[in-house]
Amino acid sequence: MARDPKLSASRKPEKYDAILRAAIRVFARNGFFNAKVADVAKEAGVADGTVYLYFKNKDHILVSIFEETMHESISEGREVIHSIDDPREKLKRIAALHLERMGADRDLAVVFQVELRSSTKFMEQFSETRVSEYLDLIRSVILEGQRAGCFRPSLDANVASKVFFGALDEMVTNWVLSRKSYDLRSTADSVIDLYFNGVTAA
Amino acid sequence: MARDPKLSASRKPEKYDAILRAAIRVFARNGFFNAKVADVAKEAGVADGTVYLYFKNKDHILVSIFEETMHESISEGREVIHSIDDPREKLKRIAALHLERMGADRDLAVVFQVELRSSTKFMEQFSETRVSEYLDLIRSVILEGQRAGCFRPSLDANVASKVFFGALDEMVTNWVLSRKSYDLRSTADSVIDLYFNGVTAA
Amino acid sequence: MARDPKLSASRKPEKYDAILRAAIRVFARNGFFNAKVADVAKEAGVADGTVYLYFKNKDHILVSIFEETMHESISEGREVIHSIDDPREKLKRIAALHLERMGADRDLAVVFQVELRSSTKFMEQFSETRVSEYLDLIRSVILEGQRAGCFRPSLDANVASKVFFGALDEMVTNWVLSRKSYDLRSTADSVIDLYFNGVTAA
Amino acid sequence: MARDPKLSASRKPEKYDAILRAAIRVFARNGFFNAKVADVAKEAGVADGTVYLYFKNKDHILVSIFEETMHESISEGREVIHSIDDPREKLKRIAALHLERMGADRDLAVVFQVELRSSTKFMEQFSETRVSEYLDLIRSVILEGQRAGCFRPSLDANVASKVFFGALDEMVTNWVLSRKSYDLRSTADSVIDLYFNGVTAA
DNA sequence: AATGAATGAGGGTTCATTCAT
DNA sequence: TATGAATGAACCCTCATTCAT
Repeated sequence: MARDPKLSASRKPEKYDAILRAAIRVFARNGFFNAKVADVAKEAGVADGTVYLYFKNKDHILVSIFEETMHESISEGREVIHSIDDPREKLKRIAALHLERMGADRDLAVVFQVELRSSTKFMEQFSETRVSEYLDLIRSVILEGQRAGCFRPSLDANVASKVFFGALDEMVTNWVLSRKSYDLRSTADSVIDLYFNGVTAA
Repeated sequence: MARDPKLSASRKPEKYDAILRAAIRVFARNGFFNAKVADVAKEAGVADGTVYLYFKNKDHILVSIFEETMHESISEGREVIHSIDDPREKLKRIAALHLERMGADRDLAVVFQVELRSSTKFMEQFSETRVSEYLDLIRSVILEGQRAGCFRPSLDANVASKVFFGALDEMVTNWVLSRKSYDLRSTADSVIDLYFNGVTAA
Repeated sequence: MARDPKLSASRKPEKYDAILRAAIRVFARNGFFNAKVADVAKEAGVADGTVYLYFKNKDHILVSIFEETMHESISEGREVIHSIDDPREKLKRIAALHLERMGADRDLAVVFQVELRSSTKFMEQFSETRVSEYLDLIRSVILEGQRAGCFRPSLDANVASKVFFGALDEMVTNWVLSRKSYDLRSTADSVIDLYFNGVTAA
Repeated sequence: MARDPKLSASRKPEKYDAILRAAIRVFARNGFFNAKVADVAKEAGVADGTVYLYFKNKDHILVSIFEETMHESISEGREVIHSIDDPREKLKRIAALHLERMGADRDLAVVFQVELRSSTKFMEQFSETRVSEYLDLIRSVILEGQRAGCFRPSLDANVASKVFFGALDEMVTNWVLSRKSYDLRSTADSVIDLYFNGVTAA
């Protein structure tokens, strides 16, 4: 039914999106705990009460931002895995997508790198599900690369996936918090080079 | 022996430490924003008002946890740099210390990995100062290694230091949020191996 | 009839008045500093938070009581000046109105004579504006009387207006603090006689 | 024993006076309710706890300021009454003393005109005792003047004493709250002229 | 007498959430 | 669906007072 599932975050009504986008801006600006639901409503151009027609409560807005974005990220990641053969290219593409996505929307990046880490309550909830999925996706590529002989078989794939994710994550966090303005995407090559070849000189 | 308790030991009065340690436990348990100052006071065994004799306000407790710990970390890091020659060994030691410190106190780790990221307000403040110092310390080792010929000179030392920190940081975050209980320190070798040699097979 | 309650009657919403009247009672009973906003809310039959929909803070409630009442007093005073010719009759009427207004609402009188004097912060603010207006009004009548030849031209009109106001003010304060119950209005004639003719025997 | 009882508010220990004088300054500066006992202690150069060795509580400091000053005022008033014959001169002298006393110590004047009016609780307590004594003293002079034939017998002596006090009181209050700096004492003549002869032209 | 660290009750204010319209 | 006035629970912080030294 939905014409194009990739574009239909809009199986959701128009105001759902408006509130979600407003929340990203407001949370990025004030921080989740300091942001008021009323601020989000005003930014979205709806009444306070309307927010509760689309979201169970304030927490749920944050969760939804996470879910929607991770849903896209993981979908894109899966596409990469299926459309590319070389495991090294897969990792390159995942890194590029990751940094592009965040680099394209600083507010979203702020919410992801800062606000979503706001409490163990959120974090545990997230790690359990979407983040694990994302890490699993990366690990599967590494394992595949090990089987294919292009990644060292001695590596702990579990650690390797976390290091990969941690490297990307730190790049984004630093970019978000940096006062300097630079292009996040263009750091992908350095990260990949380092990840592939290590720091050790030949 | 110590006439003035304020100057003894950690130079801070006994209750200052008690409140700080209590806060680490409480913030780890409930999250910073959900924790009540009254909870911290009760956990420390002092009256609510006493907290304000040692800390300007609730925020300042969190900041102090960060400052005190980073102060130690950076001091230790500096010692490492001066007491060891080989840049590779320096990084190994820094990684080990980092993971040991956090691995030894899960509550502290929770506060560092989760609560301290609670808002851009905190984060920006922190990145500007202590975190930058820590990253600078790592970068100086990498630059030293490049000059010494043991690290690839083509690497962007800036990116390399972030990737190193990001890898460690992600290891800690994962450990903190994991339901499984494992030894954080013992993951150091894998991280270092990966960081040094990359994922690429020979 | 009135479609918009905000524009009807006193132009202020119904609850604004309810809270203001409740505050007069509560402040008179407990004193401004000892009164709790919660007491005012309960007396007004609204929730605590509702008070803050109509008043910026506790101080502002007190200020509003003052402003609303002085607004009326000065308006009435101006009417008197325009509707009466004889300066002596004007002063008589002003005195009568002053004592009637306060004599008709002991709680309001208590707030005016006692609570509003609570701090230089309030007082300075008030003197600067409304009280000065009121004193100016009185002085203008005295000056007019001097020009008309019915008041002694040698008098300092400035002092004379303060003495007039001081006399009325003291009558009200004494009435408010007195344990005896008597009619405040009926003291107006004595005050006026004294003010007009002095104490000196012919 | 006390060498000179007039000067020995110092039958009281030295620190009693120091705290009282400090309190006058602090209450004048911050207002009674906003002033902290700790501020008073610091201004007096004693420890917080020491205040409670000399005063039962914070309220009692304010009461003591009032009592000490009124004690002097009434004593002086009594002396005037006994040392002067002419009732008109007596009133003149009382007015002069009143305005001189307050005009000589603006902080004291602030406390008297503003802070002491802070609550019905205080006011009722005061009116019952010292203020009534002071008003009685004035009334006795007026009655005496009426008997002596120099004041109009038709006047209500009760009202006349309040008007006299109110006139003086308002002069002081206005002086205290005025931004302009002028000599309070020198207004006494105008007030007395007005009080004696009224505003009515001959 | 003097200290000042410690206490803990108390209250102004905020804001997520509800519900009558 | 949409509104936004009303709610009231929750909490940080202050500061008068105490008491061990």
